[in-house]
Amino acid sequence: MKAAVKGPCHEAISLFSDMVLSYYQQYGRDLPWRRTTDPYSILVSEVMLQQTQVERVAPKFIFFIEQFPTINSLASAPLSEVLSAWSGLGYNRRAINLQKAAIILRDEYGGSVPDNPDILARLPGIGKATAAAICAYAFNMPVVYIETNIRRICIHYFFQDQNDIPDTEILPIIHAALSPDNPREWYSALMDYGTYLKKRLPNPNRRSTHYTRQAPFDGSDRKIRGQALRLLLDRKKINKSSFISALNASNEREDGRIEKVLNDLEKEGFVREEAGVYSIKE
DNA sequence: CTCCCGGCGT
DNA sequence: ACGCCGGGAG
Repeated sequence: MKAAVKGPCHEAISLFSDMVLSYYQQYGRDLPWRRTTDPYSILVSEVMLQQTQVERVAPKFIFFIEQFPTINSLASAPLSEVLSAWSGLGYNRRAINLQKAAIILRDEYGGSVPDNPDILARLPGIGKATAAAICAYAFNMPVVYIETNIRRICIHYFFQDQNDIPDTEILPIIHAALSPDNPREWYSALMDYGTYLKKRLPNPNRRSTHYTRQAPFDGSDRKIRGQALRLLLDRKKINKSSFISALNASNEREDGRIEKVLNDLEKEGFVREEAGVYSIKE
Protein backbone atom coordinates (compact mmCIF):
# COMPACT_ATOMS: atom_id res chain seq x y z
CA MET A 1 0.00 0.00 0.00
CA LYS A 2 1.33 3.38 -0.92
CA ALA A 3 1.80 6.01 1.73
CA ALA A 4 -0.57 8.94 1.65
CA VAL A 5 0.49 11.69 -0.73
CA LYS A 6 2.51 14.26 1.14
CA GLY A 7 2.95 17.93 0.49
CA PRO A 8 0.63 20.82 -0.17
CA CYS A 9 -2.47 20.45 -2.32
CA HIS A 10 -2.97 22.10 -5.65
CA GLU A 11 -4.96 24.99 -4.17
CA ALA A 12 -2.25 25.78 -1.64
CA ILE A 13 0.35 25.86 -4.40
CA SER A 14 -1.87 28.06 -6.49
CA LEU A 15 -2.43 30.56 -3.68
CA PHE A 16 1.30 30.55 -3.05
CA SER A 17 2.09 31.32 -6.69
CA ASP A 18 -0.44 34.13 -6.78
CA MET A 19 1.07 35.69 -3.68
CA VAL A 20 4.64 35.51 -4.99
CA LEU A 21 3.67 36.87 -8.41
CA SER A 22 1.60 39.70 -7.02
CA TYR A 23 4.46 40.69 -4.75
CA TYR A 24 6.71 40.69 -7.80
CA GLN A 25 4.35 42.82 -9.84
CA GLN A 26 4.33 45.43 -7.13
CA TYR A 27 7.85 45.29 -5.75
CA GLY A 28 9.95 43.43 -8.31
CA ARG A 29 13.46 44.82 -8.54
CA ASP A 30 15.02 46.38 -11.60
CA LEU A 31 18.40 44.63 -11.74
CA PRO A 32 21.08 44.98 -14.43
CA TRP A 33 21.01 41.28 -15.39
CA ARG A 34 17.25 41.46 -15.83
CA ARG A 35 17.68 43.97 -18.63
CA THR A 36 19.30 41.37 -20.84
CA THR A 37 18.81 37.80 -21.91
CA ASP A 38 22.30 37.51 -23.38
CA PRO A 39 23.38 34.08 -22.12
CA TYR A 40 26.98 35.09 -21.47
CA SER A 41 25.89 38.08 -19.37
CA ILE A 42 23.45 35.90 -17.46
CA LEU A 43 26.19 33.34 -16.85
CA VAL A 44 28.52 36.01 -15.48
CA SER A 45 25.78 37.37 -13.21
CA GLU A 46 24.89 33.94 -11.85
CA VAL A 47 28.47 33.13 -10.98
CA MET A 48 28.79 36.48 -9.20
CA LEU A 49 25.51 35.90 -7.37
CA GLN A 50 26.63 32.51 -6.07
CA GLN A 51 28.59 34.16 -3.38
CA THR A 52 27.71 37.80 -3.09
CA GLN A 53 24.62 39.80 -2.27
CA VAL A 54 22.69 41.53 -5.03
CA GLU A 55 23.58 45.06 -3.92
CA ARG A 56 27.26 44.32 -4.12
CA VAL A 57 27.09 42.45 -7.39
CA ALA A 58 25.08 45.02 -9.36
CA PRO A 59 27.80 47.67 -9.93
CA LYS A 60 30.54 45.05 -10.36
CA PHE A 61 28.45 43.23 -12.94
CA ILE A 62 27.96 46.36 -15.02
CA PHE A 63 31.65 47.15 -14.93
CA PHE A 64 32.67 43.56 -15.68
CA ILE A 65 30.41 43.28 -18.73
CA GLU A 66 31.70 46.61 -20.05
CA GLN A 67 35.24 45.37 -19.72
CA PHE A 68 34.56 41.82 -20.98
CA PRO A 69 31.46 42.09 -23.17
CA THR A 70 31.81 38.69 -24.84
CA ILE A 71 33.00 35.16 -24.19
CA ASN A 72 35.98 35.78 -26.45
CA SER A 73 37.02 38.96 -24.69
CA LEU A 74 36.96 37.24 -21.31
CA ALA A 75 38.70 34.13 -22.62
CA SER A 76 41.60 36.09 -24.05
CA ALA A 77 42.05 38.63 -21.24
CA PRO A 78 45.09 38.63 -18.95
CA LEU A 79 44.25 36.95 -15.64
CA SER A 80 45.34 40.04 -13.71
CA GLU A 81 42.66 42.10 -15.45
CA VAL A 82 40.00 39.52 -14.69
CA LEU A 83 41.03 39.38 -11.04
CA SER A 84 41.06 43.17 -10.79
CA ALA A 85 37.57 43.36 -12.22
CA TRP A 86 36.53 40.71 -9.73
CA SER A 87 38.17 42.41 -6.77
CA GLY A 88 35.69 43.09 -3.98
CA LEU A 89 33.38 40.22 -4.82
CA GLY A 90 35.29 37.63 -2.83
CA TYR A 91 35.88 33.92 -3.48
CA ASN A 92 38.42 34.74 -6.16
CA ARG A 93 38.67 31.18 -7.43
CA ARG A 94 35.35 31.92 -9.10
CA ALA A 95 37.06 34.48 -11.31
CA ILE A 96 39.64 31.92 -12.41
CA ASN A 97 36.95 29.32 -13.05
CA LEU A 98 34.80 31.83 -14.92
CA GLN A 99 37.64 32.56 -17.31
CA LYS A 100 38.35 28.84 -17.71
CA ALA A 101 34.70 28.33 -18.55
CA ALA A 102 34.89 31.12 -21.14
CA ILE A 103 37.91 29.45 -22.73
CA ILE A 104 36.07 26.12 -22.93
CA LEU A 105 33.01 27.80 -24.44
CA ARG A 106 35.20 29.55 -26.99
CA ASP A 107 37.22 26.48 -27.92
CA GLU A 108 34.62 23.72 -27.69
CA TYR A 109 31.21 25.33 -28.06
CA GLY A 110 31.74 27.82 -30.87
CA GLY A 111 31.81 30.76 -28.49
CA SER A 112 28.25 30.39 -27.28
CA VAL A 113 26.54 29.23 -24.11
CA PRO A 114 24.78 25.87 -24.56
CA ASP A 115 21.12 25.77 -23.49
CA ASN A 116 21.60 22.52 -21.61
CA PRO A 117 21.89 22.31 -17.82
CA ASP A 118 23.89 19.08 -17.84
CA ILE A 119 26.52 20.52 -20.15
CA LEU A 120 26.65 23.79 -18.23
CA ALA A 121 27.09 21.97 -14.93
CA ARG A 122 30.30 20.40 -16.23
CA LEU A 123 31.96 23.79 -16.70
CA PRO A 124 34.35 24.81 -13.90
CA GLY A 125 32.65 26.80 -11.16
CA ILE A 126 29.17 25.97 -12.43
CA GLY A 127 27.15 23.41 -10.50
CA LYS A 128 23.58 22.23 -10.79
CA ALA A 129 21.99 25.35 -9.30
CA THR A 130 23.90 27.83 -11.43
CA ALA A 131 23.43 25.74 -14.57
CA ALA A 132 19.67 25.65 -14.04
CA ALA A 133 19.52 29.34 -13.21
CA ILE A 134 21.27 30.17 -16.48
CA CYS A 135 18.74 28.06 -18.37
CA ALA A 136 15.82 29.74 -16.61
CA TYR A 137 16.99 33.34 -17.04
CA ALA A 138 18.79 33.19 -20.36
CA PHE A 139 16.67 30.63 -22.19
CA ASN A 140 13.39 30.77 -20.28
CA MET A 141 13.51 27.00 -19.80
CA PRO A 142 11.18 25.38 -17.22
CA VAL A 143 13.97 23.83 -15.15
CA VAL A 144 13.48 22.82 -11.52
CA TYR A 145 16.19 23.87 -9.11
CA ILE A 146 16.78 25.02 -5.57
CA GLU A 147 18.92 27.74 -4.11
CA THR A 148 18.85 29.74 -0.92
CA ASN A 149 15.93 32.11 -1.63
CA ILE A 150 13.74 29.34 -2.95
CA ARG A 151 14.65 27.12 -0.02
CA ARG A 152 13.82 29.87 2.46
CA ILE A 153 10.39 30.55 0.96
CA CYS A 154 9.39 26.90 0.76
CA ILE A 155 10.53 26.11 4.28
CA HIS A 156 8.64 29.09 5.63
CA TYR A 157 5.38 28.33 3.85
CA PHE A 158 5.29 24.57 3.57
CA PHE A 159 7.35 23.24 6.50
CA GLN A 160 6.10 25.54 9.22
CA ASP A 161 6.84 23.39 12.26
CA GLN A 162 9.53 21.08 10.95
CA ASN A 163 13.26 20.89 11.38
CA ASP A 164 16.02 19.19 9.38
CA ILE A 165 14.26 19.54 6.06
CA PRO A 166 16.23 18.06 3.15
CA ASP A 167 16.11 19.58 -0.32
CA THR A 168 14.61 16.37 -1.65
CA GLU A 169 11.40 17.26 0.19
CA ILE A 170 11.37 20.77 -1.22
CA LEU A 171 12.03 20.01 -4.87
CA PRO A 172 8.57 18.48 -5.54
CA ILE A 173 7.00 21.71 -4.35
CA ILE A 174 9.20 23.76 -6.65
CA HIS A 175 8.23 21.43 -9.44
CA ALA A 176 4.53 21.78 -8.67
CA ALA A 177 4.69 25.57 -8.38
CA LEU A 178 6.65 26.12 -11.59
CA SER A 179 4.47 27.48 -14.34
CA PRO A 180 5.83 26.36 -17.69
CA ASP A 181 4.63 29.58 -19.30
CA ASN A 182 7.23 31.97 -17.99
CA PRO A 183 9.88 30.36 -15.82
CA ARG A 184 12.13 33.41 -16.19
CA GLU A 185 9.59 35.67 -14.56
CA TRP A 186 8.62 33.07 -11.98
CA TYR A 187 12.16 32.54 -10.75
CA SER A 188 12.78 36.30 -10.70
CA ALA A 189 9.69 36.61 -8.53
CA LEU A 190 10.95 33.89 -6.19
CA MET A 191 14.30 35.68 -5.79
CA ASP A 192 12.62 38.94 -4.84
CA TYR A 193 10.16 37.31 -2.50
CA GLY A 194 12.91 35.30 -0.84
CA THR A 195 14.92 38.46 -0.26
CA TYR A 196 11.87 40.13 1.20
CA LEU A 197 11.33 37.23 3.60
CA LYS A 198 14.95 37.30 4.66
CA LYS A 199 14.50 40.87 5.84
CA ARG A 200 11.50 40.17 7.99
CA LEU A 201 12.11 36.68 9.41
CA PRO A 202 14.76 34.83 11.36
CA ASN A 203 16.32 32.78 8.58
CA PRO A 204 14.06 29.77 7.87
CA ASN A 205 17.02 28.09 6.18
CA ARG A 206 18.36 27.23 9.60
CA ARG A 207 15.79 24.47 9.55
CA SER A 208 17.32 23.00 6.38
CA THR A 209 19.63 20.01 6.67
CA HIS A 210 22.03 22.04 4.52
CA TYR A 211 22.46 24.89 6.92
CA THR A 212 25.96 25.38 8.32
CA ARG A 213 27.47 28.22 10.25
CA GLN A 214 30.53 29.77 8.72
CA ALA A 215 33.91 30.09 10.41
CA PRO A 216 34.90 33.62 11.48
CA PHE A 217 36.64 35.71 8.83
CA ASP A 218 39.00 37.48 11.20
CA GLY A 219 42.16 35.48 11.70
CA SER A 220 41.32 33.14 8.83
CA ASP A 221 43.40 32.07 5.85
CA ARG A 222 40.72 33.58 3.66
CA LYS A 223 41.56 37.00 4.99
CA ILE A 224 45.26 36.51 4.29
CA ARG A 225 44.50 35.24 0.80
CA GLY A 226 42.45 38.33 0.09
CA GLN A 227 45.22 40.58 1.33
CA ALA A 228 47.86 38.71 -0.65
CA LEU A 229 45.90 39.00 -3.86
CA ARG A 230 45.21 42.70 -3.43
CA LEU A 231 48.87 43.34 -2.70
CA LEU A 232 49.89 41.47 -5.81
CA LEU A 233 47.36 43.18 -8.07
CA ASP A 234 48.59 46.48 -6.72
CA ARG A 235 52.33 45.92 -6.84
CA LYS A 236 52.68 43.57 -9.85
CA LYS A 237 55.87 41.97 -8.55
CA ILE A 238 56.99 41.36 -4.99
CA ASN A 239 59.90 39.35 -3.69
CA LYS A 240 59.09 36.65 -1.25
CA SER A 241 60.49 38.16 1.92
CA SER A 242 58.78 41.54 1.55
CA PHE A 243 55.58 39.77 0.55
CA ILE A 244 55.69 37.73 3.74
CA SER A 245 56.60 40.62 5.97
CA ALA A 246 53.85 42.80 4.48
CA LEU A 247 51.32 40.09 5.30
CA ASN A 248 52.87 39.40 8.68
CA ALA A 249 52.48 43.01 9.65
CA SER A 250 48.74 42.55 9.83
CA ASN A 251 48.61 38.86 10.70
CA GLU A 252 50.64 38.25 13.82
CA ARG A 253 53.81 36.76 12.40
CA GLU A 254 53.00 33.20 11.56
CA ASP A 255 55.53 32.54 8.85
CA GLY A 256 54.55 28.96 8.08
CA ARG A 257 50.97 29.97 7.60
CA ILE A 258 51.73 32.81 5.21
CA GLU A 259 53.94 30.48 3.18
CA LYS A 260 51.20 27.91 2.99
CA VAL A 261 48.75 30.54 1.71
CA LEU A 262 51.19 31.61 -0.98
CA ASN A 263 51.76 27.98 -1.97
CA ASP A 264 48.02 27.38 -2.20
CA LEU A 265 47.54 30.48 -4.34
CA GLU A 266 50.26 29.20 -6.64
CA LYS A 267 48.75 25.72 -6.88
CA GLU A 268 45.31 27.15 -7.60
CA GLY A 269 46.65 29.20 -10.50
CA PHE A 270 46.53 32.72 -9.08
CA VAL A 271 50.20 33.26 -8.60
CA ARG A 272 53.53 32.60 -10.24
CA GLU A 273 56.81 32.42 -8.38
CA GLU A 274 60.06 32.84 -10.21
CA ALA A 275 63.44 33.14 -8.50
CA GLY A 276 61.84 34.33 -5.28
CA VAL A 277 59.65 36.91 -7.00
CA TYR A 278 55.87 36.60 -6.95
CA SER A 279 53.45 37.94 -9.55
CA ILE A 280 49.96 37.24 -10.84
CA LYS A 281 50.10 34.26 -13.18
CA GLU A 282 50.52 35.10 -16.89
C1' DC B 1 30.28 40.18 17.54
C1' DT B 2 26.61 37.58 13.72
C1' DC B 3 25.05 36.56 9.23
C1' DC B 4 25.43 35.13 4.35
C1' DC B 5 26.16 32.42 -0.32
C1' DG B 6 27.21 27.53 -4.23
C1' DG B 7 31.00 24.79 -5.77
C1' DC B 8 34.39 21.73 -4.95
C1' DG B 9 38.25 19.17 -2.79
C1' DT B 10 38.82 15.76 0.36
C1' DA C 1 29.37 14.55 4.87
C1' DC C 2 32.28 18.35 6.02
C1' DG C 3 35.02 22.39 5.72
C1' DC C 4 37.12 25.80 2.96
C1' DC C 5 36.65 30.09 0.29
C1' DG C 6 36.08 37.08 0.86
C1' DG C 7 34.26 40.81 2.21
C1' DG C 8 30.66 43.69 3.62
C1' DA C 9 26.20 44.70 6.07
C1' DG C 10 23.81 44.87 10.40
